[in-house]
This record gives sequence, C-alpha cells and structure tokens, in this order.
Amino acid sequence: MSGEDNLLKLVEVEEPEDQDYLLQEQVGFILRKAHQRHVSIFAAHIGDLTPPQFAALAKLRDVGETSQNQLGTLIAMDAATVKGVIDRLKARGLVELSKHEVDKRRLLVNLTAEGRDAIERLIPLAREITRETLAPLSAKEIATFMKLLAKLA
Amino acid sequence: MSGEDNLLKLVEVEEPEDQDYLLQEQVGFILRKAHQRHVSIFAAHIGDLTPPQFAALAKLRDVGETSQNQLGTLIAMDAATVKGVIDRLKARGLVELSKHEVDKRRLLVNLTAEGRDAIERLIPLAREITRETLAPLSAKEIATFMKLLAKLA
DNA sequence: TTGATATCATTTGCATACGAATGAATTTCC
DNA sequence: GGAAATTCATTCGTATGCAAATGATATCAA
Repeated sequence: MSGEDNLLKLVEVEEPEDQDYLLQEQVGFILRKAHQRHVSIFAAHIGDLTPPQFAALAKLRDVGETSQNQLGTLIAMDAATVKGVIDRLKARGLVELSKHEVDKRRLLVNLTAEGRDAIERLIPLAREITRETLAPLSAKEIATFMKLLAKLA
Repeated sequence: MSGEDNLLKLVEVEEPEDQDYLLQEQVGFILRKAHQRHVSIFAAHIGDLTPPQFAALAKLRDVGETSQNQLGTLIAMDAATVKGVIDRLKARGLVELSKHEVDKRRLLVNLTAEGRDAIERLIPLAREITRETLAPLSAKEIATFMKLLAKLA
C-alpha cells in the first residue's frame, strides 16, 4: 500500500499535472470568456454598431484618411476582415472611399460628416462600456490589470 | 493668451477626457488583441483543431457524456455555436451522438475512443500553449493576472 | 388533465476572423 | 531598364459567435 503510494508520488513528481487539466483555469479559455462579456456589454450600450466597426470609426477619427490596409494594421484586423467592416460602414454612409492619387493600389478610407457625428456621439458611451467592463475591479486592480494585459497583447 | 490657457484648463477640468479617446488603451480593444494572440499561438501548436473544438473535447473528458446544451453551458457557447462545433467533431469521428432515453429532447454527446486518444495526446500541447501565452509575464505577474482576469470573465 | 411555460435543439441571417490564392501596382536591386 | 520581390486589395472557403424564430418535448399549475 505504502509502496503504491510512493510509486504514485514519484510519478506525480515527474508529471505533477498529468491527471488534471482544468479547461476553466486556462488563460485562453478565460480570455475568451472575458472578451465575450465585454462584447455583450458593448452591445447593451451600442446596439447598432459592433466593436470592430466602432474601432474603425474611432481610429479614423484619430488618424484621418488612410488606406484600408493601414487602417487594418492600426486596429489589428487582417485585410480580408477589414474589407468586410469597411464595406458595411460604407453601406451605412459612415465612411467614404476614394482612390489614392499616386499609388493606384491603395483604397483610401475616411469618415463622412455623418460618420464623424456618429463617432463623437458614441465615444461617451464607449467610455461607459470600458467602465462597466472593468467594474469588477478596484482602481488599483484596474491599473495592474491593464499593465499586464498590455504585455500579453 | 493666459486667459485662453485658463479657459482651456477649466474646460479640461470639467471634461478631462473629452478630446482624446485612445482606442488602443481601451480594455475591449486590448482584450481582443490578447485573445487574437492566444488563438495564433494555439494554431501554431495545434493546427488541426480550433480552441472551441479543443474546449469541447477537454470538457467531455472532464464530465463524460452530456447533452449538447449542457456542454455548451460548460464551455460558454450558445446553442447555435455548440451545434456547429459538435457537428464538425462528429464528422471527424472524435465524438458520437445518441438520444437521451428519458428526455427525448436531449442529444447526448460523448468522446469516441479516437476522440479520447486525441484529447489525451493534445493536453500536453495545451499546457505548452498556456505557458507560451503567459510567457511575457513573470510567475508572480501570472498569478496576479489570472486572479484579475477571472474577475472579469 | 390540460393549458401555459419552459427547455432542448435546429435553422437562418448577419458579422467577425483568418489562411490561401489571385491580380494589379509599386519598389528594389542588379 | 527590367526582372524579382513586395505591397495592396479582393475573393473564396471555413469556423466561430450570437439574435431570433421555430418545432418538439417536458414541466408546472390551475
């Protein structure tokens, strides 16, 4: 009996985690859930725009007219994804497209007047979304969390 | 000149953040990027299975046979999403479906022998994925981060 | 018991997300 | 100058992810 125990212990020392793998403790899984929660909070405050669409408008407000590809880089979207997002924003009249004079490959994107109005109107809501997402944490915890999260992203 | 400065300061005190809204500092945006990075690390280690598919297998390993809906609850997927995931795992022979004897609404899901082999084989890789995702942080930072992230999820 | 509710699963529609392939235009470099 | 490599954008295919509607079954309550 004690012989079996010792054998088990030896095995455990070599592979202490072989038996239990707890999905709900893995970063990836919790990261996915935290992201889901944020998207849900976002949707509750801004129903007619998705987070990626909002990101595109907010970044265009920052940098002004840019190429579609460059915008994608700035908001961490690959070319295929950003195209869909911009197409839908264009269909709603929030951005307008034009051809680059010099480099004919580039498709320039810019806010329309309506798009600018929309993003200015939505930013206060976005601040509230950030607040609500972080509400489970204290001010000090928020500072710590944001610092560490930034390291992972 | 100093009059203008004072006016600006007064405005700033009332609405200190009105002018600048930095997308790249918002939780939601960084959360999305951190999640993207994790998925990318996952794909580099486990190319033939997605994180949701892996989650389904890992949870079935934990709890054994369950209904599709219940599995969805356990891995934070809604009914429509979990159906697609299970369909694809079934098509690959990693899970098998059966009808609940008593409650005819329920669709039971379980690992096949092949599915069990697969998940056992993949778990060590998953541990490495977790390690690599958290690699930018020290051991102490990891503990702090996981505690705070769990509060947000 | 039966009528109202609730639960389980499916389907549809829309929106990311990304790999891979393609074509057009530009830049690099010999 | 011109071939090779690079960049920009598009398209296709596959896989989440979720809201809403629907149908089948089960449970609750009058």
